[in-house]
Amino acid sequence: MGEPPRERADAARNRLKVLAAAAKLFREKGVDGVSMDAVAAEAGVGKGTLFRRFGDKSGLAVALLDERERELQAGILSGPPPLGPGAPAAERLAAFTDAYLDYVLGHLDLVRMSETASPGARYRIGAYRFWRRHVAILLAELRPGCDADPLAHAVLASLAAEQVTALVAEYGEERARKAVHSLVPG
Amino acid sequence: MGEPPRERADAARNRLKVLAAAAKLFREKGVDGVSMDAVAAEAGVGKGTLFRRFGDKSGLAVALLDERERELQAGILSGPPPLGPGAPAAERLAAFTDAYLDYVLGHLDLVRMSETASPGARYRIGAYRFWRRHVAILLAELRPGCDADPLAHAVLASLAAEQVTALVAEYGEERARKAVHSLVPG
DNA sequence: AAGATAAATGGACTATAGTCCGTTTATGTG
DNA sequence: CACATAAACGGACTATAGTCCATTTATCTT
Repeated sequence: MGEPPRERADAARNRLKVLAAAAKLFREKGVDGVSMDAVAAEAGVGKGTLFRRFGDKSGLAVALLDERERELQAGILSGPPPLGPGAPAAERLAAFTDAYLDYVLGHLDLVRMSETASPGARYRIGAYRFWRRHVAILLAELRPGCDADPLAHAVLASLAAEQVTALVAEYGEERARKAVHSLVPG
Repeated sequence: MGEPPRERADAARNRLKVLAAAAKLFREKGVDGVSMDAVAAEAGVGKGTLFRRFGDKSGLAVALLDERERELQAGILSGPPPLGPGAPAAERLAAFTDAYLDYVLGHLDLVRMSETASPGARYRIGAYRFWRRHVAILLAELRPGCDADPLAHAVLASLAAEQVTALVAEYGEERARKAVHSLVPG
């Protein structure tokens, strides 16, 4: 196994330029009102560079969400209960549901962009594996003998950004949260 | 309230031409390998006509699914139990889940196209209201006092084509079906 | 420091969804 | 049947995601 090849200086510089430009434009015009061309132009970078760096639109969204995502993951792995380890499975699952809804609702457009830019994008994101694993472990504890992995998948369906957007738009955040909680086993 | 203005003969003719052309192309090249331009060309019709008639790509998919959708709706409204009226709510819900999965899995690409062509398309389709209403009524019976409408919304999330596609691809149809069943209350 | 190498660059190019509007045509009326 | 009207038509046009590759540049080696 060779060394991990270091990232070239210009590449790193351009990544930062793009992230800054995207954050600025999204703040100013809203996530849905900004094209990839506009991001490239604002960053002073060619389109090819933008796509080489982030793969596609959802990749850019994922990069921008990275920090928030890490916070949530850290809270799950080593934060205080009930989100972190130490609480009973049912409580941890409820806490995760709440925390995840906070995350999604706090960046609705970005998360939606990260999940829907290309078909199946949601399930390919690295973090999705993490959420699903976490939920599966709790479900296995909560319902011994159940087929936890696909069940976790199904549970997470109700937390997809597109789904949450529609739910909140139609019933408001209060009822939406309660509905998701009453669906999640526990 | 005036008469419903009759559809012009050329319009009706073109609708049929487009539906036939789309069905043919989808059969030959797969739903994902056919552009709207190709459909218009095969139908011998202008692009404007195609979009005027069906609104967008998901509208075309909905039109093609119409018959199957009606069958399922008819089975729910007046077919034999447990899908139709007469069985206990829990059984009807399970039967609906199965029947809906049959429908989705039987036309996976088309249903996905109908749901994902534009953001939120799924929830705007007329039939979606029907499914949600049906599930909500059963849930209200099954869990008196619950907030049935948003809960039905959340339940249906696990039946979205995109979701089902990923679930089946990763775990196979057998486990996917069981997972959805064990999530749905009852 | 000069040269070799592989990585990064950027913008022209392609593919495709969806819009617009001047022209054509079906249909009801006198 | 001629005519008026409103509906339907179609294809050029726009917007945008994503690809390709000839050129440039950072980094490593000697």
